[in-house]
Amino acid sequence: MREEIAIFNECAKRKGLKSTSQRALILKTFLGSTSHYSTEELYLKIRKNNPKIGYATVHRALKLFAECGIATELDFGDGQTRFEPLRGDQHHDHLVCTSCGSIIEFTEPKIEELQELVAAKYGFKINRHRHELYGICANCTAIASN
Amino acid sequence: MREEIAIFNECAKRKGLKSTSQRALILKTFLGSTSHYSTEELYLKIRKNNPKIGYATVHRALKLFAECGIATELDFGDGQTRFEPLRGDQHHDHLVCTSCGSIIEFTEPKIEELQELVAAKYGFKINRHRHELYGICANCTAIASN
DNA sequence: CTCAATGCAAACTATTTGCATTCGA
DNA sequence: TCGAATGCAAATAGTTTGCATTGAG
Repeated sequence: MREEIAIFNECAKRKGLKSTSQRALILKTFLGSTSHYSTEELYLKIRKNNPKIGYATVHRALKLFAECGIATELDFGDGQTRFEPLRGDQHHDHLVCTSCGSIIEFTEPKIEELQELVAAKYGFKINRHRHELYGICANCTAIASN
Repeated sequence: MREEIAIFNECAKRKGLKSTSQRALILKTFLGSTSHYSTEELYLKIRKNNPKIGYATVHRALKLFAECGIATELDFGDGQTRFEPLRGDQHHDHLVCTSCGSIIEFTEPKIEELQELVAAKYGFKINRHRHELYGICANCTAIASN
């Protein structure tokens, strides 16, 4: 988290932005969680302790975080854009439980390699990818079988 | 295409739907193309020969096709839901050129297998997945290097 | 004749933007 | 002081829905 803040500050400085208490709070709340927040969700969470903050401010901050490379935009097809902190570590993809909404992150280097092979076959240069597996998580399966 | 029409007719019958010239035209146009249409695009295409057709009719038909299992909804993150004919053959994923918008379909059974392994590791049951590789297609790369 | 389908306009939802005001540097 | 940031409200854009009318069975 410390590192992400540093990266963001550097980026903000480069862009000539000013630091504000609102954005600091949004950044702290965003980084201090493992969640995959939609703007709405993060807005509501922050609002609890800070009722004066505006939705647009949260939205603009999240967009800015993505621009500065400390957040990734996600779209799990539920009509909400989500954001997750992009930590220094390796890329990961997601298992999305369509029953309870929980998210499991996974990495599979072999899949990444195969992707590259597929792309190479078509002379295609990959910039980014989306890979999401939708289904029912272990927890929900257990509950259903009770 | 013949087979998809049969599947759809069977589904429509089951649902107690009536057949109309509009829906027949939408179905024919939709199946008779390899494109990945958004509602808007298909609407505009059909409109050229049939100016009376309404956007909502096209939209409802596409949703219905998806329900009946002859179309898949796609979302390439450009804000438009797209639909592609789901032919009897095997599942495929997509390479999406962010420069020209072209779509290349690919299949890679090994990736599918690895997905299953990943899911199994978490006791997760996959119902469907999304896998899209975004980047620059060979054609655009060639143009850019001129 | 009955009820699904259509076409239009209006409603929705999430996102983005305009602008007057506030506030950091 | 200057200009970025904020908060509100309004604008957008894509999708969905309500409803009067049309038309298939």
